[in-house]
Amino acid sequence: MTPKEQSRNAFKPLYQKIEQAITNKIIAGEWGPGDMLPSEFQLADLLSVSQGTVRKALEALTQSNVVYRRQGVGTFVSENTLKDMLFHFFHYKANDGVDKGLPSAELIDIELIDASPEIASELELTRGDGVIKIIRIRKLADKPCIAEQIYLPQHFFTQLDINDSLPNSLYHYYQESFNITINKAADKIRAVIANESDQALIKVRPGNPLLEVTRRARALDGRLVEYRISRVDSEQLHYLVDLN
Amino acid sequence: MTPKEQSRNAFKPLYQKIEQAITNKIIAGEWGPGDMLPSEFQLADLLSVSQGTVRKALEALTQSNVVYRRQGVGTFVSENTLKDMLFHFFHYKANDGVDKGLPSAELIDIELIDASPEIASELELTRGDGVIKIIRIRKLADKPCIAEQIYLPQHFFTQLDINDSLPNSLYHYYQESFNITINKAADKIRAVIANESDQALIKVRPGNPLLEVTRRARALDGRLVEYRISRVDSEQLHYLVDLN
DNA sequence: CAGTGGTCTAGACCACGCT
DNA sequence: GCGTGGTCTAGACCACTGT
Repeated sequence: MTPKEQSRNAFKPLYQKIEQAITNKIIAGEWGPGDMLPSEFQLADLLSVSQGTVRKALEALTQSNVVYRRQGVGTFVSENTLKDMLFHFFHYKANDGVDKGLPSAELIDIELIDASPEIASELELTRGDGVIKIIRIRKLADKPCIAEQIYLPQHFFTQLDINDSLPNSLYHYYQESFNITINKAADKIRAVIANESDQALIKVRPGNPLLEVTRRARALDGRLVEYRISRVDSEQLHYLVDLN
Repeated sequence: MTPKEQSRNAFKPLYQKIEQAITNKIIAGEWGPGDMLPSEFQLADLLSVSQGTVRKALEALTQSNVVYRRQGVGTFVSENTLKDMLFHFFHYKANDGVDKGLPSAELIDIELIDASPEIASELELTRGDGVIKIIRIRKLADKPCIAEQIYLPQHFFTQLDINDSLPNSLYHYYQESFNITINKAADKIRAVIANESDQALIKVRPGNPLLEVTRRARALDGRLVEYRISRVDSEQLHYLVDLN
């Protein structure tokens, strides 16, 4: 590679470096979830660039949901609030069209296990690494509709007590208790047939069709933090995707 | 509503008006799919605003996939090309992880029908309006994997000849032959059990689980142009969603 | 090398929310 | 009224592409 090609490839706009610098400060905890960032001009002074460049970085961070901005108020580090989670990470809607919000969660089981080959692969761990396995169900108006298996690398959640109860919104809990902010995820959606386990958990008849949604979720810093399998009663809920 | 409140609510940034103005020119056909738009400075002169404002409008139009920009070359009206369609409107992936591209389509039936209550409702038509119904299947390496029912308001496709053959990518065809550019869509995903029709079309055993994806697609100008039901062999394909 | 989009800066002014 | 983000402008310069 010639020097010219190097400099071509090495070019990175200033606003992207600023974006990374701000992200790093958030990851480092300099500004926590919900905290207000310095104003555009203060950040510009702090980082020795113009206000316009800071603005472009903050627009990008708003886009990727790292911060949010309110005119007349300020720029804040995003939180995994319930409202935000519904919008970004919960795309199930009732088939009848009535919005019932986030179904309530009920813990069935939680235990520390050794990663099976499948789980290790999905979480990019080594077989046998410690993994926290959570089984719970979600109910809509007392009727079970989703069975969730959730796998967490034990490494990131060393403080988690197996005997504690869990809140309805885990992502908020990860953030509050473990300083892990879920920021990106990928869902794979398949159709499956309900088995005996599904029957026991969410009272669907074996043979009924279910959506199986497997999710790999990443934290702000890009670390793979959660693997989740949701089995969803298709007679109650569907998965909605907006494309453009 | 007081005058003050009126003026508050009436405020609309200049760049949004510019965005709309450019969109309107594209809808009107002043610039067609693939055409190069005037440069930022030319547009600024044309619309009597600064280059920076034009830039902001074009950035928004890039975001919503109305235009695309290539540094050093120009700004172009987006086309429903195969590559673009795969990226924006085809989110099925092979379960084995191997990317096989867009499965080839095979026409089974095409006819002009009167809208049933369900179809009329989904396409926001009146019961009995003329609707073109297309049935086709998609194959991956000669193996059927998706059965598609497609419903088009006859009104938008008056030139369509029932006896013509159809290309693999309908969206490109809508654009080329009917000046209809698909720009937005919403997919509803459910799990269903294969029936006799599915068995006949895509050779799955009755009782097997399928994904049923119903899509309502809109043109650039916001008109509802297509209602599509895809029944997908879940043993071959899954639906992938990226969240952030 | 000419022409295009992309970056960066500086400054003025507007809209908004809070107090 | 003050401080914040949002809009709009003007201008300089950089990076990329095609001829």
